[in-house]
Amino acid sequence: MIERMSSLFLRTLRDDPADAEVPSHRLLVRAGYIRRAAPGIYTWLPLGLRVLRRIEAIIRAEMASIGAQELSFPALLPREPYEATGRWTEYGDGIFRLQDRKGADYLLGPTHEEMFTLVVKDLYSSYKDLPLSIYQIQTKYRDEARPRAGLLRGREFTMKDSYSFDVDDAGLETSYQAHRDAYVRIFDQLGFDYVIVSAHAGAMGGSRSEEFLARVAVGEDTFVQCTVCDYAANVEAVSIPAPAAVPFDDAPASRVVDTPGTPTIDTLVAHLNEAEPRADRPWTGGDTLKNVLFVLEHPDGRTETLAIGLPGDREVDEKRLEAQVYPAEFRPFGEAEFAAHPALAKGYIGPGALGEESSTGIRYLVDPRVVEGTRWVTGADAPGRHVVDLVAGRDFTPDGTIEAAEVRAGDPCPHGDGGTLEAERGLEMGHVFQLGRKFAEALDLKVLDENGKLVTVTMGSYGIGVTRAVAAIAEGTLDDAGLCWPRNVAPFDVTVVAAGKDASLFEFAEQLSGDLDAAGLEVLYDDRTGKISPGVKFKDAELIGVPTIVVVGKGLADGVVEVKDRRSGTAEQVPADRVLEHVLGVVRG
RNA sequence: CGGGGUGUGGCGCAGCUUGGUAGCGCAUUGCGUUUGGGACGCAAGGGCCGCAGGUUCAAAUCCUGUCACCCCGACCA
Repeated sequence: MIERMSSLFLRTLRDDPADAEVPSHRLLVRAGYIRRAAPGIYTWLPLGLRVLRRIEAIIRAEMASIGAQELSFPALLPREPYEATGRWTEYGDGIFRLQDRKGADYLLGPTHEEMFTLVVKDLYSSYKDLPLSIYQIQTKYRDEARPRAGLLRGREFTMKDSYSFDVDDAGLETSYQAHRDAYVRIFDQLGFDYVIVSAHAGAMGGSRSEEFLARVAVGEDTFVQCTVCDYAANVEAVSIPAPAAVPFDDAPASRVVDTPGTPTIDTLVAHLNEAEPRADRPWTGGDTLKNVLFVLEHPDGRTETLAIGLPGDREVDEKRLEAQVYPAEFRPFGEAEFAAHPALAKGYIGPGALGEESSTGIRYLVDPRVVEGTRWVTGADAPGRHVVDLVAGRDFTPDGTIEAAEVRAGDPCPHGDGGTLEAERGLEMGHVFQLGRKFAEALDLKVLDENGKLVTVTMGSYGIGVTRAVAAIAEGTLDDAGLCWPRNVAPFDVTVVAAGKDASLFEFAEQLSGDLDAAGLEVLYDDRTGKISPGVKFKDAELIGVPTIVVVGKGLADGVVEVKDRRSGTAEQVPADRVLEHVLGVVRG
């Protein structure tokens, strides 16, 4: 169809909106794709909606190709199903809640696992009905603590979420692979740079889990990639292989040394090299065992102190810790807590005061590198004193291990192939994971198997952030002149610009637009007349970012029009009588 | 949650120190001149200055509260 600029519901802005920091956000507002309605909540204008609909169409086609069926749940949901799985409480401030006139609780759905599970329970009860994959493209609501970057993290957003239902693990694996393959095809078509990484699955009780991350600088996730093999993982999911235990029969006995004024790792290392120099090499932060305390707040309101022991040259990565302790939340151990635990000497905490068997009873988990037989310098639980040659497994025994230490570029690849890890920023665009039986168990979704026995169904969960995809694609493709859409998602196939005042230009442009439309293209025709100078039209066409721009202007007198490629900026002078054919060729590749 | 900054027509901003008829640029409307890289002139419409209290003869401006947005921090022993 043809959309005319003279009547399209659009106003482009010359200046950047003051509240937008991220480039894609600025340009989507400036080019008239979206408007802010409330914090983290956006209105979709015609141009934006076109892009959104095209992305949805690509997703729908690929979902159909794997036999997934579309349905749609309400966004306004009753409390009961979320109560049954504990998430009414677990979500805390993260969801929008409301009440009807009778005082009954409702929520705006942040995600729909419960509803999918229940609808299958409602309709199906036999293994013969499985496998099944169903999905929806739905508006989700999450009351984010800090919405940011326009569409990248909103409080209202569109998500495609699918679920697979299988009677056994082999079936789940097949469903998972089918979705994963479909996602590869979808993200290839959406035309941005992405990487598939291993993700943290433990939180939802599942097993296999992978994320599709767009490689963009404004991404909120950090992932690592191996320099030699194909290993790639979200830092939250990197699992450090525990080194083999070290024999410690010959290790010297531990001893306490005075280390006055050494409350930090740096001051401690400096002191050791001065007062207790090693024969083989200088002391480093990696020789020390630092013990960091956190307060965990469980969803049921219970609090617990957790101590984490890790090599002194590493910090605790909050995102990794968050993933490990989920659904509990954590906060730093504060002055008030120190005051309540006089046995803990701030800056000099050692394993002696930690562990469930110790006087404090504080649960003590260590980094996997702290294996049996390793020797450490660590706090002696008294100000100005440390212990040297404290051997793990001999002098102290932690309650377990935890993957919370930061992962650094240059760390060895967990696959042990000699490669090292390099870090990059990414934005989560899609997530596939094997949910398993968590929701089916909580909501009692069972079917009869071929032997007439009830079995719990196993599920997979597969999401794509649709509105986020609009922003991520924009972010990954824009340039100095504006948006620059890949052909598959652009709001139009071609922009026809009538640049000039001569009536014959408009007649030709009108005719060309009609012919392109008749050939099945989506055409944006800049038919504005009057005080609009050609420069304004060129700037707008570039800002809006349709991939092909046809300029019908002064060249028409010589029988040529200009066909420009938005991305490369290259322009070709094409004879007027061959423009239709030429543009069709360009658009259809 | 803490710190900083900012809220004034659709968008970008000035005015606030020192209270006294609300301004500029872009956008919009009309007329005229212009027409290949965000033209020009003249005229016009549009804002209870985030919101709520207070001080005052008088508040965009001073005071208190509140809400929102942006940025930074969320810190390690």
